[in-house]
Amino acid sequence: MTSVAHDQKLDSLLAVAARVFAERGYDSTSMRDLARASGVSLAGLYYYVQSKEELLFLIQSRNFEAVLEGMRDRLADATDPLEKLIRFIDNHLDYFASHMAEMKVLSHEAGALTGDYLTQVNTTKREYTRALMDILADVERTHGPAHVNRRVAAYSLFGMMNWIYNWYDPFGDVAVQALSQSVCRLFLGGYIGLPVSESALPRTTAG
Amino acid sequence: MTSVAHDQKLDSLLAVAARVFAERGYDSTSMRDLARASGVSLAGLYYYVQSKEELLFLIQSRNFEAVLEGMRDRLADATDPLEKLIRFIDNHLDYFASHMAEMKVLSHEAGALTGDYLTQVNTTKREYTRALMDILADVERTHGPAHVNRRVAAYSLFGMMNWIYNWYDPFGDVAVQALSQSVCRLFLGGYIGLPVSESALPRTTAG
DNA sequence: GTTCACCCTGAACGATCGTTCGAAGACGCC
DNA sequence: GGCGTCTTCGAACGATCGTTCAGGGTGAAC
Repeated sequence: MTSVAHDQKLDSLLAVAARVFAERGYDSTSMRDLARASGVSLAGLYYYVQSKEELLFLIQSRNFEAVLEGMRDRLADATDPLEKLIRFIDNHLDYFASHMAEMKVLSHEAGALTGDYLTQVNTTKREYTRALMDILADVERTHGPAHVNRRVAAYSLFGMMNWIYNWYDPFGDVAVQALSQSVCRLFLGGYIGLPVSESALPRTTAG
Repeated sequence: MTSVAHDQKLDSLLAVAARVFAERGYDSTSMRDLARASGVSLAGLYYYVQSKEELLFLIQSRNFEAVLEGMRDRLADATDPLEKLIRFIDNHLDYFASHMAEMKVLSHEAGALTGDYLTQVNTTKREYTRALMDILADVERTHGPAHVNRRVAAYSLFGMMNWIYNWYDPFGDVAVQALSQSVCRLFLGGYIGLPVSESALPRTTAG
């Protein structure tokens, strides 16, 4: 049925597709481009995938689920709402920086999916957004009233974090930890007027 | 040569194109789609425009120039660096909210241009980014050291502001002024730890 | 040695793409 | 009426798109 070799080949196809989609954009990437980039014949792609849109869907859903799962793991043993928020941001940027191509495709080609594909990804998106909103509500309970509307704050934070595919270079002179610290400081300082101390900021998370 | 009627027709074509590009995306919008949406024949479009890419270029460059010009106007009589920054944000969001389709095309289809078109828009983009960086440098001089790296802060602010095409509804329950105030509070609170007082925040700018 | 499921391919399908071309209305000016 | 310029159009061009299909290897199972 689903052999290991088959799954591995599909994974590598998804990796190639994510890279090309990120470079050229989903719509202007042809299946022939992907065939060339992956070394598989044009028809051979359709042995592993039903359609071009399924390729996009698999990239988006798998990586989004990974972000969601990573968040749940990191939040599992967090008690302080503020720490939860910091870990939420840290998880998001960590995954983003180590999967730039995939996350660019997830952020930038959100509107390219249709039908059930779109519905399913949107469900995950709603769940993820809800998780952040709940954390923000907790933060407000324990650290006084927020300075801005919660929904505006949530989407502003997503904007800060998801925009990085437009400028951030994970191999440049700003390390991921520094980026994460900066975003935490920026957001927390404005949201609840809290100067974030060094100790509270996220650090390198091994593994 | 360039009659008024001609220019007006081109303007309306650009408005239609911006709307459709924002809805369906540049790449998956066909010239036939634009012909249908504008009531002009397919061949008729090419009387006003040399190519599909020129349509995208005109939308991006004209609106970007408008944002740039609006910023220069609003900054002309500002002395305090903090006030400059607030006006910069206010101008950006004001224009964004009143030209959502055009600005979505500008933000989202930035990578769709090529050659000289791309070079020209990128020149404007660099100028605009430089303006913000200069303001931030001024703010740091007059309001103490920043809490985060200036370049990271600048792009985070652009992220907050440009991401709004993904969620913001200008006709919803969050007015543009409220949005602008929120972004100012969020950014300034985190950037220099300054709680922004009501009086310092932007208000409705008539005209 | 035959069978069979799995993996992959060249060639083609119909559809749609951006763009062009020659010509025909519209309209003021002589 | 005739002329020239500005607008607009139907029809077609070659290219490229996503997808399909019939078939050829391959290697383990019997």
